Amino acid sequence: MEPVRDLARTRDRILKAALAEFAAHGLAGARCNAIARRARVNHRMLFYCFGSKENLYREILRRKFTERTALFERRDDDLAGTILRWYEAVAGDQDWVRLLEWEALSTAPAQKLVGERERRSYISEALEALRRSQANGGIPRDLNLAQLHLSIIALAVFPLAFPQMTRLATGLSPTSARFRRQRLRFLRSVSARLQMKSPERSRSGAVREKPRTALAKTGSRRLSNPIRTMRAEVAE
Amino acid sequence: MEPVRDLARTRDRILKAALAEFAAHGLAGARCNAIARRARVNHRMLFYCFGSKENLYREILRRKFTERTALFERRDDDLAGTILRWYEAVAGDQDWVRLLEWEALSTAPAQKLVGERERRSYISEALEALRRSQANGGIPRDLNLAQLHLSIIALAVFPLAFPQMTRLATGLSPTSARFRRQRLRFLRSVSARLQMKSPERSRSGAVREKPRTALAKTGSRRLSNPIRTMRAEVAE
DNA sequence: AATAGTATTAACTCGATGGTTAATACAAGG
DNA sequence: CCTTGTATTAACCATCGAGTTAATACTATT
Repeated sequence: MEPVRDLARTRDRILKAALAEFAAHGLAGARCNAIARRARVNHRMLFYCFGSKENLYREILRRKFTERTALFERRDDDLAGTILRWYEAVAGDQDWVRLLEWEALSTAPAQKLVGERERRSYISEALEALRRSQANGGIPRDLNLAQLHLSIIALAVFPLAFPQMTRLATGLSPTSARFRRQRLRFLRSVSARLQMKSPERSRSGAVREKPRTALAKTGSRRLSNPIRTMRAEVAE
Repeated sequence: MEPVRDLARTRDRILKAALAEFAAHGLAGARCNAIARRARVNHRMLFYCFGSKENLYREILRRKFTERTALFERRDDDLAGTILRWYEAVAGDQDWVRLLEWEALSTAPAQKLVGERERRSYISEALEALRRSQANGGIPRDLNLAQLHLSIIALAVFPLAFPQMTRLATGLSPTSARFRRQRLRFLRSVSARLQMKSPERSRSGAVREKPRTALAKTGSRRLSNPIRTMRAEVAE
């Protein structure tokens, strides 16, 4: 028999409900009441457990990001494998895509991201893997790897991040089995081509570029904490 | 001397301020007060001119969409031209990207889009152009054109739609001149490759197979399996 | 210059919402 | 049992924000 009082269970429920609510409506649009109702928990418990709506949001992000990056253990796929793996991973978790998207829209340019450390380290590993692949001839020399990485994610994420565009372009929902099949096939063709050597370029001198220095380190800015303003400064 | 009372001017000011505010915060996050302040206009005038916040929002979208699609007059570029043109168009108007993104996040799957008619007709024209290009041999036969169209937009839009990812991957802001140069060069390489004929593909049915089979085939080195979770989902 | 119509304003309403107070129910230890 | 600490609850509070009321100032028309 379940005990009547069980804080851990309550926390879990809240977290689950909050994930759904925040993915659906973002930080500003989410309603504490809605979360509480969804979790079948008293409204007050949100604040008892997490202090504030924003704290709860951050906790959700933190968890989601670590869960997700754990999925991308270092693995040396070829380019096609990497792209397909990203697509599968993304297509399987729309909440994640939406959280990234809310983040994109409501994060000020200089603001520190939730889980930034881990995310940076994940990316530098991914870039390292691409570099190895490039060294092995699996990726053409003239492709900028950071741009490539960004584009892999773009190809994987975009249809789910912009479902309305997907529907306009293809007539399908990005979550439908039919679309997924189509997309997988397309991504396979694309990656096969990306792996090919470049056709002769007219300007052969243009290829050389300054070697990619590692990611710019953002100084650890420890700004005093006033999270007072709900409305974050955002690109204006 | 400017007249003291000028409704047209007031409307314009409101529209301009509203565009900025809605692009920054979305419909739900935008504040009527903020719009009024930014427009240096009495709060009441929003409702006098547009009836409601949502009406105003719709008006903004309507205008922006028609303005934008006008930019994409029919023009038969080759693939590279199309991609680059999209990128330039997108990189030059971040508000537009953000409006699309807010729309993506807050539109229900079945909901009718603002300006849907024009957008559909634009897309079918774009697809038609791609088809012509494909007929001319400018685009390989095996590429699904709707998927290609979607991917062109993805490659153009993504860095601006997810600036935090861009910053993580490249260390640059997607609006910086440096990034834009890098991106242009990258997109040129990519489109050159997309125009190439496919490498001979083993026709042995791998395409219809489960992804892991196809994946294992593409690599030159030993590969591990992609993530398993293609949850069967009742289609459409 | 009186009138009428309209653009603009100050001041208000009223519901929603994040967060709090304080009471209560429960479980564990003595 | 009784006490003590804590999980849970109901009721409340303050603020914010979209939308309204109604008064006022300006302009054109006669």
